[in-house]
Amino acid sequence: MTTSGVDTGVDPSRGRVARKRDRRVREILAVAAELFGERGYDAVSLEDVAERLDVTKGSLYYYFSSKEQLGTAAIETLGSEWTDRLAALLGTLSGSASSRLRSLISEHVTVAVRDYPAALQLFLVPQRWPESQRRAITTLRARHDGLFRGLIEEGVTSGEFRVTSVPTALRCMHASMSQSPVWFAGLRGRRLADAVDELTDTLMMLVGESAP
Amino acid sequence: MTTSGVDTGVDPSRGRVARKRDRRVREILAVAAELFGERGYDAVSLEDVAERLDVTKGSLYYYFSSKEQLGTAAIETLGSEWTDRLAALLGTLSGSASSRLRSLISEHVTVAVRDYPAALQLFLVPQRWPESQRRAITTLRARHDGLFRGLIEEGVTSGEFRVTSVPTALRCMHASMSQSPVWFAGLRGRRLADAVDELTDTLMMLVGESAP
Amino acid sequence: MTTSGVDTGVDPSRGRVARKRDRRVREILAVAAELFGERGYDAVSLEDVAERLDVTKGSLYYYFSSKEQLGTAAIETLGSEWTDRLAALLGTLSGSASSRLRSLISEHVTVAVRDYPAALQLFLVPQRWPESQRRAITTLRARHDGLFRGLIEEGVTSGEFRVTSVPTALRCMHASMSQSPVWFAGLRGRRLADAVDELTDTLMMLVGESAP
Amino acid sequence: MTTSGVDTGVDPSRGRVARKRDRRVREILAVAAELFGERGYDAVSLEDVAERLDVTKGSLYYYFSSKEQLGTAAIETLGSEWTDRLAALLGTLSGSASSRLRSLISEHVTVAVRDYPAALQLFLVPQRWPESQRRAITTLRARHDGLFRGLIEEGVTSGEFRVTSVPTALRCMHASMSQSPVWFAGLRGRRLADAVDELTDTLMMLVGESAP
DNA sequence: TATGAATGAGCGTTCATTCAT
DNA sequence: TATGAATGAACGCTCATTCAT
Repeated sequence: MTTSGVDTGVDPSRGRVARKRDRRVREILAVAAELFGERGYDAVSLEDVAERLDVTKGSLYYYFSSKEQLGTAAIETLGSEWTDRLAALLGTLSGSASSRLRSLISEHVTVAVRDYPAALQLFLVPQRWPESQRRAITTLRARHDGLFRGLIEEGVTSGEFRVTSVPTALRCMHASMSQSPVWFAGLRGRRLADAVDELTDTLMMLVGESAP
Repeated sequence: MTTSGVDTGVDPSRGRVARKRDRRVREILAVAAELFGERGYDAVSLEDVAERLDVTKGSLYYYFSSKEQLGTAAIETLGSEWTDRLAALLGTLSGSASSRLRSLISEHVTVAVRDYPAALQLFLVPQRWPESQRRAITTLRARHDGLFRGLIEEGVTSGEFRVTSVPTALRCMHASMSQSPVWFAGLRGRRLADAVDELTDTLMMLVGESAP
Repeated sequence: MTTSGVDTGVDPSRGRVARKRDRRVREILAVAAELFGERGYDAVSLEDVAERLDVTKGSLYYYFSSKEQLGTAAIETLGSEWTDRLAALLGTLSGSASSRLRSLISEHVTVAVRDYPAALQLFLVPQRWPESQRRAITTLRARHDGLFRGLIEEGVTSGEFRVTSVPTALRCMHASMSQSPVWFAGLRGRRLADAVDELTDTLMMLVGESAP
Repeated sequence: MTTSGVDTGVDPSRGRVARKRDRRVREILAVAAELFGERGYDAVSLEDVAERLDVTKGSLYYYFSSKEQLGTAAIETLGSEWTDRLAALLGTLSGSASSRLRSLISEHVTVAVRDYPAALQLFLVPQRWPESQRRAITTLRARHDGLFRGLIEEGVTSGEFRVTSVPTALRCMHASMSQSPVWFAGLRGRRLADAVDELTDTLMMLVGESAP
């Protein structure tokens, strides 16, 4: 799953030292992802990352061999964590494809806005990342898309959904959900929930559900 | 309409010299918009812009007082040109709100992919632009959105369209259309036309049209 | 008298065209001297000079071959004009060396503060000028110093003055008079006259006059 | 006493590392002061400073956040060091105001010429320094002037000195002493001592001592 | 492991200078 | 004569990267 050469999972079978290192790596990645999401790759310096971690710039090189690799690893970690979360949710859902898709969209947007305030930007415009990161992004998106695609295809097959084309509907959904943190920035509680509901209702129209 | 202090229109009433300058300014803006769109503001250096114009960095300062101003002017010019074009098209259209919206979306995407390969990215993530540019972007988007909003509201009023909420439908449309150059990069002719049709059909579902 | 290769005097025997050129040259020099005096050589750009003259930068090169030459010519013109003025004044004076020196100092400071607000700075720190200008400055200072030195030597010979050493007294006088525009900046009328009197009285002590 | 935000004193209570840093800071400041004094703020580039220190430009930013801050710190350090030295000397002196003033002037000039070859220029034309530095200069001059002013006022009160006005006499003294490194550049040993004596004798005339 | 220090390439910007018109 | 345009070198500054300790 990881292609960056950096092991980001905490493997309990390795020694105490190695586990500590793993934890440190994850701390760094969390901070880096947050910053890259907030300001974009170019606008974040390693100094920024180091400062928020309260270490010196040089220390980062003990864990990552370059800014680029840090970027790649941050995307991978964040993205796979997220996708894992959505996959887990999906596993717990039952009912019609429609109700499950609705839950998936709703959860996705809520988490994005609330927990990873800007992280989706990472996936929006892959052109803006150095070549090496794009592969990682592409891989992640494939897995992420798979969750939605599976549901949509299921709904189409069962006749629940009507779409012009699955990939196109998927793309439009993804584009909109990725923008949602920009749209909903600052909303919380009831206001956020309402906004998410409205967006969910709208996106369900892409698979043929009519407006409520 | 322009707030950057740079005159970007070619005013034929001014002398030959002034017209030549205007032309040069527009050349520069076209190149700058292209590059900013391709790679994002931060990742484009003035050296890059200058090189593609086959001049030296310093020359750009004869026309623009800073990179920031160049960025703002590029956005404004490109955006207003585009919106003018869409507005003109809209003026020539008649028929149902549905058929007119369909034409507008189709035209919008086709032009984006073919004529301004990457420019829509300019509007996608305003957070990544310096403060000064964001105002310009916001103004432009308002005008651009107005074209679509007017049509959608008309259709809603007449009962042709059904939406969850006009602003939300608008946002999803915009997000998708902005991504289209990324999706359709490289497509031409028949292939492009088909892709655009499919996207248009899909987006029309956001206002309640059912999948064909 | 001029070593810069630029003729700065208006020679009436040359044609109308040449006279016009001479006038233009003097205009430029006046503006340049003013600016150099105000801000220092380095802090003044040719753009600044051109702007205040309402011409373009390039035009200046029709009259001066470089910024350095413009600087040299400005110093020379200003300095020789000034020295001429003081020499003329000295010619009209009679009476004791003491009363004549007093008048010379007083006039010098008054003119400096009022007419050439910052020009004396030009002569203060020759190290800060490029090599070529220093020669011009040195030549001017020699002439300028000559006026004061002659008077002081006369007074010393006649027993009116008592000095430790003529060159040293001269240097201290010059240093003080050159700073006076800084000290008296903003003073006018009565206030200025009083300040000048006080400075004159003080400087006369350098040749043995006792405090009043 | 320092307002630049850069600690310039070597505090022995801080760790070895911090002391080393302090030493480096002082090295840089010494070089910077020397260069700024020689050529003026504008004419000195950070490249110049770095070269004389045999490091690269960028390294300076590890110690100072801008050229301006480096300039301010250089002035403050140099100026306060100097004034401390003069104040210490003054503390050791006894005898008449006249003999003490004579010693102070003599020491001041000798140190200026020998130890800080060009530093006094820093204080001569505050107009040429950016705004932020001027405050630092003004503060320092006040303290420095205080030493001389106290002595002169004492002598005036006791009837030893006769002056036209204390501030004016002070100004002339300062102007002359500041120029002395220019006048005496290159002199050493006997020659310098003689020149300093002559200057001292001359400046003492400003407080009513008669020429020897 | 982590730090402080240094490097060097690159960036945005300024400006003296040149030149075709 | 004068202008508009362009150049190229330099400047202040930033930052990813390296390395001795």
